[in-house]
Amino acid sequence: MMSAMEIDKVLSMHNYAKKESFDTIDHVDKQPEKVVNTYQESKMMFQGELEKGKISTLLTPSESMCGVLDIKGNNATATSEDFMWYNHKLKKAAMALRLTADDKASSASNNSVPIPSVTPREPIKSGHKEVLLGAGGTTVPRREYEKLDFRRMKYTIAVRRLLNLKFTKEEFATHSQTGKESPAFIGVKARKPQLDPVRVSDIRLHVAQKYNIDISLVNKAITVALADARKTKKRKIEKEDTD
Amino acid sequence: MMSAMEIDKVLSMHNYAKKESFDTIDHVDKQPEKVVNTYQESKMMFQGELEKGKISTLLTPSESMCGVLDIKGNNATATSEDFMWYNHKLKKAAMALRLTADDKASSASNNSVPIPSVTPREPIKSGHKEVLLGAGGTTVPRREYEKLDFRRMKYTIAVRRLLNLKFTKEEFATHSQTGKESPAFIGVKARKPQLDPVRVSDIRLHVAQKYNIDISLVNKAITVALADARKTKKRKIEKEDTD
DNA sequence: GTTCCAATTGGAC
DNA sequence: GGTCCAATTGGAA
Repeated sequence: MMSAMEIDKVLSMHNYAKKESFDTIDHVDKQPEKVVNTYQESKMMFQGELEKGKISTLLTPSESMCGVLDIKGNNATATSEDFMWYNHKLKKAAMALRLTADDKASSASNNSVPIPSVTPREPIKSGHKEVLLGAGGTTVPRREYEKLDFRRMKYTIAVRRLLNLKFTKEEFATHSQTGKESPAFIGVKARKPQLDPVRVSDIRLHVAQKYNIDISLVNKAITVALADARKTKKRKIEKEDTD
Repeated sequence: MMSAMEIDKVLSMHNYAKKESFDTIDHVDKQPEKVVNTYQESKMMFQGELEKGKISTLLTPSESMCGVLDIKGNNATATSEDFMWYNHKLKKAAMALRLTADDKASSASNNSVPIPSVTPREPIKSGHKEVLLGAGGTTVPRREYEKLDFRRMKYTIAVRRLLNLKFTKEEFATHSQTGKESPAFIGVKARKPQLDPVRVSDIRLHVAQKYNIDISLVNKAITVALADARKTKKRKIEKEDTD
C-alpha cells in the first residue's frame, strides 16, 4: 500500500500534476460534429473481467502488452486509494459505455454520448490550471487544452497536439509506441525504447472517446507522428552536418 | 468515339457483364448499423471540376495517380455513350452527396443517406444475375452479393470478399494496389504489377459508401489483404518444397 | 487458416 | 515544415 506522499512522488516523477490541482474531462462537453468511427473496440476494451480490480483487465491485449498496467508502469499490484479510485472510475465508465451502446439502438435522436454514472472528482469549471486526460493521471495545461478545437481538428491532429504537450521532440524522435522492433527490419534496425505507456494510453483513450473512433486508428496516427518526428530530426542533423 | 460493339469487347476483356444484364446498387438499400467514418473524403473526391466530362477529374490525386482513368485503363479520352452515362451518374451522385451534407446539419433525425437524384438505370429488383458495383462497370454475381451481410461484417471483411469475387488468388498474391515499390525497400524488393485499378476502384468506392467510411481506410484494408495473400501463397510453396 | 497489427521507408501534397 | 500515404515484414490474436 502506497502512502499519499509516495503517490505524489510517483505522480511527480511522471510529470503529473497533483490530484488536487486538475479537472476531469469526461468527454461530454464537446462532441465533434462528424462521427469518424465506432465505439466498438473501445467498448470491447472494457468487456474484460471487470471485477478483478486490476487496470490490466480493463485494457486490450495490445494495451497490456504495452505495459500500461498501473500508474507506476509496473505490473498492476498497487492498491493505493488513488489507484483504486481511478480503477473505480474506469469501471463506471465501462458500465456507462455499455448502457449507452444498448440505448443507442432505441433512441436515435440523442446522438451525444453522456456518461452519467461517472461523477467527476472535481467540477469541470473549477478554474484549475490542469485538466485530467485519463485514468493514468495524465494532465495537460487547461490553457493549452482549451486551444484544441476538437470539432474542427482531425483526430490525427488532435493526437499530435496532445502528444506534443506531454513529450519533448527528442523523446518523440527517439522512441516508439511499443518498443518493439519493426518486423520488416528485425536484426537490422535497432529497437527504440517505448514512449511512456501511461501518458500515451491516456491520450489514446481520450482522443478515441472524443472522436468516437476506433483505438487502432489513434494508434496508427501515433505511429505516423513518431515516424515523422524521426525524419524531421534526421533532416535537421543532415542539414547541420552540411553546414 | 467507340462503337457499342467495341465497348462490349472492352467490357468483356475486363471480365465485365454487358450493361443490359446487371442491376445498379446505389447504396440506399442497406445502411450498416454502425457508422464507421465520414463521407468527408468521399465528398472531396467529387468536388473537383465536374464539368469536364472526364472521370479523371472525379478522382482524388491518389486515385488518378493509380491510373484509374477510364474503362480501358488508359488516359481518359473516351467519350462513348456508356462512358458518358457513367460519368453523368457520378456527377449526379456528387450533387446528391453535397446536398445531403448540407441537409445533415439541419435534419438530425434522418441519418440515412439517400441519393435521390440518381435514378438507377435498371430497377434494383429486376432479377438480373449481376449487380453493378460502381462507375467503372464492375459487377458481381447477385447471388454472391446478397450473401454479404454488410451490417454484420466489418468493412475489412467486405472488401476482402468483394476482391475475392473479382480477382484470383494468384492475381491477389502477385499484385499490389498501386504498382509502386515499397519506399522501405527501394531497389531491394521487385515492384509488383498493379491490380486492375478499375475493379479495385469500384470496390473501394462501393465499400466506402456502404459503410460511410473514409476511402483511405478501405485502401489500408486492401493493402493488408494483399500482403496476407502473398504470405499465404509463400507458406504454401514452402510447404510443397518440404514435401 | 484468416485477419489484424506496428516499425520502417521515400515521396506526395 | 507538417501531414499523410502504401509496401514490406513477423508475429499476435
